[in-house]
Amino acid sequence: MSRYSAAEIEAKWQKAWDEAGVFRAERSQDKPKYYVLEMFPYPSGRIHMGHVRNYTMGDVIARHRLATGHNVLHPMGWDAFGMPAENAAMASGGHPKDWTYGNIADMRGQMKPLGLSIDWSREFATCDPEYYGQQQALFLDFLEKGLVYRKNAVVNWDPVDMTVLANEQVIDGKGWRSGAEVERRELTQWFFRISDFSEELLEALGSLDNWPAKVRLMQENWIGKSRGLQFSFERTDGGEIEVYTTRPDTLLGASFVGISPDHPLAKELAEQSPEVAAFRAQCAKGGTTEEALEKAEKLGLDTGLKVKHPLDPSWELPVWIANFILMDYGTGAIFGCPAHDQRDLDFCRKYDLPVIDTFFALNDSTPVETEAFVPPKTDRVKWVDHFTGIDVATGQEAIDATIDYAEKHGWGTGVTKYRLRDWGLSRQRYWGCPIPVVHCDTCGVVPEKKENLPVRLPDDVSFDQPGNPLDRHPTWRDCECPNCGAPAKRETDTMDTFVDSSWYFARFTAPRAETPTVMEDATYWMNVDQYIGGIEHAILHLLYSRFFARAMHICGHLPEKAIEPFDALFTQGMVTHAIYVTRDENDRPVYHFPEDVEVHESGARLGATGEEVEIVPSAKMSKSKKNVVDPVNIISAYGADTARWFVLSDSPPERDVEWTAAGAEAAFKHLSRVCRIVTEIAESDLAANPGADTALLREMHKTIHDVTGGVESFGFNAAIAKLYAFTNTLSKSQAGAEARREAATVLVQLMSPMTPHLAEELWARLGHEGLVTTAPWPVADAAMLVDDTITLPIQINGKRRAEIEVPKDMDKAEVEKAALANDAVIRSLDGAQPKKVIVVPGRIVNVVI
RNA sequence: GCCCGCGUGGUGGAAUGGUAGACACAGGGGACUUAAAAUCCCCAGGCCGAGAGGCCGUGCCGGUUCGAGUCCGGCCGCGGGUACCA
Repeated sequence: MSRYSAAEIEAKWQKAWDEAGVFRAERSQDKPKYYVLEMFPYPSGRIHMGHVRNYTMGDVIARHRLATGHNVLHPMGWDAFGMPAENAAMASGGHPKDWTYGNIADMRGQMKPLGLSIDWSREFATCDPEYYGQQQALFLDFLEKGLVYRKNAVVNWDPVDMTVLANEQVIDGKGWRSGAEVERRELTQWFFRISDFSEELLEALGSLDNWPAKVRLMQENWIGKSRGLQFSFERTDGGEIEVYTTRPDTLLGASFVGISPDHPLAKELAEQSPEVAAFRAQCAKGGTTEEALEKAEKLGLDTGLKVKHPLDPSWELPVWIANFILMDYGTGAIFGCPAHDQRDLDFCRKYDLPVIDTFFALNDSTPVETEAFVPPKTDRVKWVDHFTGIDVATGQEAIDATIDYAEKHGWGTGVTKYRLRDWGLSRQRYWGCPIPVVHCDTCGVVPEKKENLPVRLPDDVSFDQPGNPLDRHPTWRDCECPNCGAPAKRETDTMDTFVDSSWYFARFTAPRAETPTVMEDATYWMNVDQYIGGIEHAILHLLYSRFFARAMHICGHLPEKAIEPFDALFTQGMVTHAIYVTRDENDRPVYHFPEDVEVHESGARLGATGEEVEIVPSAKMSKSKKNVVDPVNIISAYGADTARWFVLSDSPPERDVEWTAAGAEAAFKHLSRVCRIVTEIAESDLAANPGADTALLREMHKTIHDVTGGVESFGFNAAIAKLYAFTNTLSKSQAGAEARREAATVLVQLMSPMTPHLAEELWARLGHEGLVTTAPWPVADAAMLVDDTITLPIQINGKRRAEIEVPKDMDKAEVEKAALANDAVIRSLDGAQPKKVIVVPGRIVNVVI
């Protein structure tokens, strides 16, 4: 019986694992613990290839650790709050809760057949009251420790729908439903004091050795530490304007002072001047994203005010309001230095302000026209300056000298600032964790009592009109003030869903506890030894989680060692796919699933209507763009092992892949072949042709070495290539039955993290006891990894001309002699005398002529 | 705009600074078969050459090095993030 029947095999072994309880994680001092976690999914409705890729990778790691004797925790849950559930409710009238739990059931049903080594007993969804109630408890603890506060913040406001919009709901500056031009508006919001941890979060990046360098760099830039000069310009009419600059060395090039439209001075001026008020309103148009703000056309308005230059009080600069100055960074005011800042230059050219070049590059001094010269901090530049005495300096020396000068003369201070802003967590939406506070007319904002948690979301809500249904619920807001007992109103804002995902990894260590965590469990299981997820989470999710771990430690919910919760991080590339778009009558995009589109050489059309479809090349799979591919077809056609093998073999895990199913069938054929070869070996008569075979066993040990290394370093595709090669060797080998049986056993073991069901089946057919899942991982014999002779390529001037076979430990002089004696080398040299011969032992010979 | 990546045959990709293209997919040829499926064997970066062999070749331009896909500088293209998508 060598037929490969995936469906039968997979059901059989999943049942066996289940019955043996091999994936149930319990604290134990017998073995080292290992916590492997993949970023949990948003329950969008169907799993897609990105999920299969992510969870298969994590599963390979988990199963390999199981086989190397670890006590493995490998849990799964659902990041279940969020906007799509409300959108679905608006679109089709259901309830976000039903939609979400329905999706979870569907996706769990699609994931289980993959045979993942997950401890399903720990599963939870963040929208479970048992979870979000504990999150509310955390919020109250944070509040008590001063880690949360309220202040005003800007949101996208849709003036037609009278509702706050997410950035995603603002398309080209317009509301996605109303089409109205979006305005920026201030609301009072809750904030986490993450910026208090800027230095610590930056500093600790240095200790995250097992994180990708690119992620650490992105976080470093995001935190954005800078040292600069803070000082005030004195206004000629009294008062002052405080500015912050990282390039005080360009101060002599100042040609204006700019303030943000949201600067208190701009607001003050707007009260008297209709012109300023109108300008502020103009600047308030469009979305709040940094991208939108940066790319917006530069707009400015001269306030008519003047300020004195700090280095020369007779020098007056005009004060402009400019839309590209952000109130959130620095002081909300800058001095404009057009010669040395491109944005300032564009602004000054537009409004005809002077351009003063204060630098000349030492070797090259073209005057600034339309391209600003940004003085490099490291290059030496001539600095035209009359007051600090610096003539030629590096940019950094000039910066430091200017700060010193300002401090000495008492008009400015060197200040360290961070770009990182506090984390606004308030959302004016229903489907999120309610913020557990109460607004009382006499007591103000009062935290809810812990014994009243969870503050549950009401079920009776409707989505037939825009806005937050909690706001218009007839009774939900009504409550007693926890402080004075008088009638009061609940907060109707809910929490950002990033809060939910900032501590779920800790909750998995004690998922049913009556407190957010249990110290004993957290101390045993934390940290996450290997965290795996998409590179798109490189900044926000990972930074927020790092902050949360610190905050939870401060509140006694995590041990100190867990303040960096993820020991090792692997960021997988995304699975991408083309997006298919048509336009509605208002020219707004309508997205289509790949299966609804027929793609021809001449273009693409909708299958149903024949309407022409625009193809947007490739982007990460996302439900909202409908460019998702359902793996269920592959699983039902070929089985889970084929799907797993294929996603692992197809591409390096860190790289993005454009999804294509070509090759899935080949993966199935290969697994069938392995099944056939191993079964034949299992059924062969051991006595008929016993005996070992060194060549096969050498190959086997090399394969153990390479595959183990590949699995441990996320080189899955290369590991699989080795397994292909080893399978070819095994199938052709004329070795004795004993050696073939040993090789087949090792092949099965090495494949088991990737194709666990087939591996179990073949393990059993080979007559081994127990489960391959828990059998000890094979160990390579170092003595078998080295060959007696090696092939050395010989280069002449860096071009390969020949190769020679030499004993592995032949010394350099001998190798050189052998190389120069080679016929092909002699021919290539054509009588020329080598100037130098470079012998890299075991690697290469290069003859230089 | 800004920050971070990525770019290698027809395709997915391999390659501690050391033989570029492992291992596959698609393709071509062959064996087996009445035929097909399945399986097995062989070929295969481009150009020139009968062959031996030669030249070119890892997005583009330049640099470091005995030697560069790999390191450095500058471009181009694509992707991710850009604080309310998750």
